[in-house]
Amino acid sequence: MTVWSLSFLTMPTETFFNLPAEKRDMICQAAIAEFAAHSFEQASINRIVANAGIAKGSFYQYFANKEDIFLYLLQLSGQAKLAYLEPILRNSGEYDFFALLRDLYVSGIQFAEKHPEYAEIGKKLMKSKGTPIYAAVMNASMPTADEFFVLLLENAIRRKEVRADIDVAMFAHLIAAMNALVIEYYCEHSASTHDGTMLATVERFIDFLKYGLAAPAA
Amino acid sequence: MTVWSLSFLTMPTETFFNLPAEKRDMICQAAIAEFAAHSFEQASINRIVANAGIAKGSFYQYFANKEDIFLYLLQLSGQAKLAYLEPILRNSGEYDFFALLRDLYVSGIQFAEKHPEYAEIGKKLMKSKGTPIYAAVMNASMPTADEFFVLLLENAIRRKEVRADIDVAMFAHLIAAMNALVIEYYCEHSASTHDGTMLATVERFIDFLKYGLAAPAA
DNA sequence: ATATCATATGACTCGCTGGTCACATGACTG
DNA sequence: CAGTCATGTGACCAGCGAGTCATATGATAT
Repeated sequence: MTVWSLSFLTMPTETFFNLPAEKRDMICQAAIAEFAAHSFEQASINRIVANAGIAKGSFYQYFANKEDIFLYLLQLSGQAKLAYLEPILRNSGEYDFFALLRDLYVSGIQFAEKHPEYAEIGKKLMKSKGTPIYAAVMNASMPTADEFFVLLLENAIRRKEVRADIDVAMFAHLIAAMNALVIEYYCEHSASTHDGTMLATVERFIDFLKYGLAAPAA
Repeated sequence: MTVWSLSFLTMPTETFFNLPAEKRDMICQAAIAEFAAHSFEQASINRIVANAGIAKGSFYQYFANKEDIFLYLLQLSGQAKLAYLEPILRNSGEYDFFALLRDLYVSGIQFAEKHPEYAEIGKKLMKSKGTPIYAAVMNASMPTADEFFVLLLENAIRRKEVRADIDVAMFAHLIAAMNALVIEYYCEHSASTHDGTMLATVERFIDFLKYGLAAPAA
């Protein structure tokens, strides 16, 4: 659910952008596949250049180092994700909290289905809290999903859509994390499925968030 | 919340158990610290032997390889955790679902506070789904927390404590994952705290699981 | 004194890593 | 033709990893 800002603290070189689009794509595709398959530390520049079909020296004419290309890919990913979220965010005033949440979840799943590699990279990043690269990413002024949900929750409490006695920071964290969990679960347990099933899954999940697990009094 | 079984598919050598307990402890402590600080792949046998004050060759007289010592530590961790969970599990028939859940969460937090290194190793392992070591661990017949919560949920539904229209597998997964999230959140956001606060945090969280986030009708 | 045995050791192999650099290629200029 | 500039290249470097092995130590038994 994180929405990356377009920070330009690090960037590919001019040389990279002078490249024919075809070649640039080969490099990006190879790098995306590599970072989707391996953590930042485990990812190998050697494999990226091999799969991209370029020389290692060339790679270092395009990117300063491994971190540079990784942050660039996160930027691309953020832009792609923003395209999915933008319509919802634009009209966010019109929704009640749970409806908004539902649409955010649905968009999140759609994004993950359309861009599984980006989703995988994001997932791996979220799991790497505490590593140097995670700190570097946060340093690059990437706003967190937690912060976003804090705002949403505070708003919902003000509108009396959500009970006021919750620990907002903790539930923002939980909601953000559950977003990832639900997407992951959904993607793993329904390879062949149509949107109807997906919407139903999300609806039932949102219903749980709203009313809980307890059986209604008989 | 996972309860490790005591599988003996791999084990330290007899030589290891002939060692004076003091030396064995040094090695385990060094290894625990290493695997708590780094993922399985990133963890370094060189650092372990350096911190344990033994020669590398000696290490390989005690353990077959990196995986061997890792699985052994998971076994130790599982035994330690079982000690916390056993009293609850023994009387599990007497609780209602949400009370049982609460006690499981509390015990989980207490375990994490008493054995932060073990908790960290478990956390890192759960985050490494998809890697070879994760597969190896699952192969070593470690029962998952998911499976455990499936049983609990099915039971609770039969007793009409939990609504029957949920996707049991998915919520088992969510509850297991949220367990880890809540423990992590609690440990990070309350360095100086007494049990009263902790119990209150868990109670409010269980209350959310029970009744949801929606504000009660005014 | 000698043989046997469990244990201890660290230099070594081999493979892979991120990153560098001297040089090659080829297009465009005067 | 030579000069210049952007781009391409892969051998190379230093470092670190897991795992091996010939050798050393020292205790016990004979």
